[in-house]
Amino acid sequence: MKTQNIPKATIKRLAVYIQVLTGLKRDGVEVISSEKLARACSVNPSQIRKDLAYFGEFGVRGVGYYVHELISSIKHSLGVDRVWGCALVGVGNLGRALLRHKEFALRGFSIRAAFDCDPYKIGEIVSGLEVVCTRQLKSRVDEFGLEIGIITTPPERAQRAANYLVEGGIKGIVNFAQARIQVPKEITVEYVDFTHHFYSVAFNISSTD
Amino acid sequence: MKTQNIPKATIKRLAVYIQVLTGLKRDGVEVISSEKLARACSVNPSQIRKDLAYFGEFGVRGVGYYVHELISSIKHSLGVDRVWGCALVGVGNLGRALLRHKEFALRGFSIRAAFDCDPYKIGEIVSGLEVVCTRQLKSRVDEFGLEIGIITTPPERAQRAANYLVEGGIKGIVNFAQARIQVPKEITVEYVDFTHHFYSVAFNISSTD
DNA sequence: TTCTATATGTTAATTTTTTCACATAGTTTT
DNA sequence: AAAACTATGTGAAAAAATTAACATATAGAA
Repeated sequence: MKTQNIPKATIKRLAVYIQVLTGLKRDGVEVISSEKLARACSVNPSQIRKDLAYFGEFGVRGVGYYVHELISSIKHSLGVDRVWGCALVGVGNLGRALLRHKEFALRGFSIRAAFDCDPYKIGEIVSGLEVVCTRQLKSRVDEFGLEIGIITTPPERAQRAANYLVEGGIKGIVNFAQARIQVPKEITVEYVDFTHHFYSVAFNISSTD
Repeated sequence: MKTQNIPKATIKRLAVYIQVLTGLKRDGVEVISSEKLARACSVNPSQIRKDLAYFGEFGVRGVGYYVHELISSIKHSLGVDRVWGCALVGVGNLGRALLRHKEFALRGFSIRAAFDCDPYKIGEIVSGLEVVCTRQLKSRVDEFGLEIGIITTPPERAQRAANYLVEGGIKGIVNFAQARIQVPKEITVEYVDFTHHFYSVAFNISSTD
């Protein structure tokens, strides 16, 4: 599995493939061609074959792809065929929602610790997890097997949260806060911002009148 | 301002620029060069100038961009300098979180109606809004000025929600459900899926060992 | 008023990504 | 066992996006 710089867009599409394939599996479909899968994902068939080719050969020529097998293969390729321990920093509205969101655990991302610097929140139990002071983060990384950090603080606290996570030795961050953060380049950061999807829709509606 | 097919990536970056510029404004910065803004956004300076060039000339040569003015210009270009009326379908965990999320209204996306087909949820008040039967959707679109639909149903109900929204005459959809949907091509759909960001981080961590 | 410094807007070059086209391999039929 | 059929995997072509380079416009100094 060579990291011959795989496009970011490929990773995003692989997530879509998993989503659609999971739906197909639910409906009892066992085998699917790249053409049919492509139609369901609104992409080009070659695109799918090329995306998969980065990781290996998963299909059977003349037949197609075995749905269950392909899901496993993609998950394995992405490194999501195991459970990842996550730490959440910032127990506000959004943080609470994510803590309660069952989907993450289902997809292999287990939030095992929740941190906040607000004394009023520390000690509170949210979705079965005790909120702990952010300063304790470093000492809990190994104990709880925390690998990925989730930032859900207000924008002005995002950088501090990131600093704690980096010092704690965490390798990757998913940042929901409305602010960019600076981290050493060996740390992976993904920014989540739903508003951009709304902007995109608003822009498209506006310009098609 | 011709829609000479503007890259999707540009729209996404414009949202980032707004985010960063808003932070700069908060810090009292009045003027900024494309180079400094680029560094703050982790992009190339030419990229910023090119992205902006799709919509007009917003800078002053030899000086840079006036922060406040640029924010307004970008928002106007995207069509988000006004309030958009939104309808939410699916009052589950995620739906509730979005209804309570203040950020949307702040950014000009006002959720004015919440729909669900579950009799137990109909009539319930969430964040000041009464949950209404999805069948009533069509009749409320004009009355409440609903323009954008938000789908937060379980995957198997997403298509039905989409159908109701399309029949109701809604032009754009932001789909948080874990399923693709089929809609007429003149309807804009944006898919929101945080898990793909987690996958991306997991993949990057996995492959850099 | 002219000259210098600076940072934009834009064209050209480069790089990346997507799509096309087809040879290859596996299944089924005759 | 061979032929026909189908759909993958892949190298080449096309399209798109990013980056670099530079001419142009503005502000401020001499």
